[in-house]
Amino acid sequence: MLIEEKLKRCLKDALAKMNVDIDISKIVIERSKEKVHGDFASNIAMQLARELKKNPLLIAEDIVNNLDVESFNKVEIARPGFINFFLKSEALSSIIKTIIDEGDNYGSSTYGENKPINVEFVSANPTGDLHLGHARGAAIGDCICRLYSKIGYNVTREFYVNDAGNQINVLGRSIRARYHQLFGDNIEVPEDGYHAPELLKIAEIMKNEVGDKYLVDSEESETYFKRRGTELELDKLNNDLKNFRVNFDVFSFETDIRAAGGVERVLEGAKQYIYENEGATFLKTTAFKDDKDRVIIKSDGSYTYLLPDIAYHLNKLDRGFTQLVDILGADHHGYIDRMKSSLEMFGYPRSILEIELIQMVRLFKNAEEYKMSKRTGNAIAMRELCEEVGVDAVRYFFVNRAASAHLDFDLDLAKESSSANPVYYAQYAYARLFNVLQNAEDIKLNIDGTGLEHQKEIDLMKHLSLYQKEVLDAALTRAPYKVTVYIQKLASLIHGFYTECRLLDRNNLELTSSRLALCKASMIVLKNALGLIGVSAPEKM
RNA sequence: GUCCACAUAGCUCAGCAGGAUAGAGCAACAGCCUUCUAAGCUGUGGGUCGAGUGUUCGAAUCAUUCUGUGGACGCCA
Repeated sequence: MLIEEKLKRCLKDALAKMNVDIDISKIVIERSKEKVHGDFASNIAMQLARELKKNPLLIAEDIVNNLDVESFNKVEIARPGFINFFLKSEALSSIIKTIIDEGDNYGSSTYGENKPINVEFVSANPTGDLHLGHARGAAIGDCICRLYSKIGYNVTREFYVNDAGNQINVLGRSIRARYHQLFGDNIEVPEDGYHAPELLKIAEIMKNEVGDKYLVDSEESETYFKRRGTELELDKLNNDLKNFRVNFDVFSFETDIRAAGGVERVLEGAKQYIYENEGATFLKTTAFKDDKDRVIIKSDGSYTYLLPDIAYHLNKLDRGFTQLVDILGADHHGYIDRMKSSLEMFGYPRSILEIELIQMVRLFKNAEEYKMSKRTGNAIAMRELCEEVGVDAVRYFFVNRAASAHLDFDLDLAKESSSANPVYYAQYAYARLFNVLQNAEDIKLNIDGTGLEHQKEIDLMKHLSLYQKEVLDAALTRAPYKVTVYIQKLASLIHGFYTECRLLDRNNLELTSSRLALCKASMIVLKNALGLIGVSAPEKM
């Protein structure tokens, strides 16, 4: 149990003795920011001051007199009514044993009770390379998944393929042209088509697979170019994503949703909210919370994207997920209310779907914005960026800011090998400790951490003990950047510990064995935290 | 025009179920390697938390007005 929880119970018990009944969730325990304020603090006395009509200092005194806590060697009252708790050093150093015992599992919790949660992200159209926005969505989405898993949810990573829209028709026509070109036919890629030379490779694969079979235009050949083209494009996206350490569990296809009658089901189920106007079919999303009703069937009879999208979300819910999360680009802002409102029509609470919007990424090189790739002349692709600076750096930088904040990605910094580069800084901390433990393989670790009294050691142990709470917080707020904040602080404490405390001293094996244990524990947590954002912990640098 | 988000150190950003003297990294400046990786450490300076008003014991945090920036407002995805 977290120490905070223990403290809350102690406070509740103390208040009960004073005939004050309080809901335990109302008791707030904070980590003190200042050392003079101890390790933990509660403002409970000030909260109760009004209700009890009594000076908070007197209330605090009463509470302390009735308090029965272990693990602390001092409890102080400070104006205007804080109660400060000072942790015993044994209570602190016990964290080393906990971490080493739990190993890779340290930081996990069962908060999610194995409930199934679905996170949909990337969902790029299979018509070209993944660009920077997709890459950031992939990094953040994947980290959110890793976080949810860590706190005990059963997570499904899902990619939705819009393979029924017009862009697939365009893709089919573009590939058809490339395919014909391979046979010497002088057919140009349509003006509005996809001109990327990669399509030539796809056409070559097709030529190898089917020969000249589809040179004659027919419904069959059109379908082939579209279907097989989508598959091959998707393979390419998936390979890039795997290389980026993002692995999807499920790919859902719009065509499948439609074929299974998803659209009809929406039209039937939401019948009472559907009306016709000027030849188009509208969905009355304003009945819930949207600023205008939305067209779902255009006057030419085709669907807007919203209709199959609703069907798709219902499909996800049919599969038993108790929570859906969508990771979308910030330009989908208007999407939130209409989709949530649509799901409400089917009896679901708005909160069943949470939508995270990912803000734009801008690349900078030599302090100037860097838009186009010199090599391809197109917008920079995720693959290219990974080749340039490495997957570790890309993933780290992409989650290093709140998703809702614009991200300026400094290419020079990402490649720099210095403390200015947060990725190297953190990885270097790991490599340094690894090196020490390797030099001390023959020394037995003292996992009780006896004798660790140096300020650097204490600060480090305190931070290690915060890990589980930080992971839970980062997961529940879907904020991977909080993990990078934790990592930077941890790395900084490790470097300080390394510099000021001689870790391997064969003339003082007693202290050394405790310090090495702290090394080991720090490495476990650092590797674990880096793992949460999909960044490696190298043993040598 | 309507709606939403944002505004904190020179730069990039944390902090915002109200709490103690507003933080971090970078940049700047000054120091630290005969010993485990200096890809490191230590120290210094740097702020009207965009502006005003309100709520309260207490406001960067909540409410409200204003200013500025970005985004969303299609029978687009």
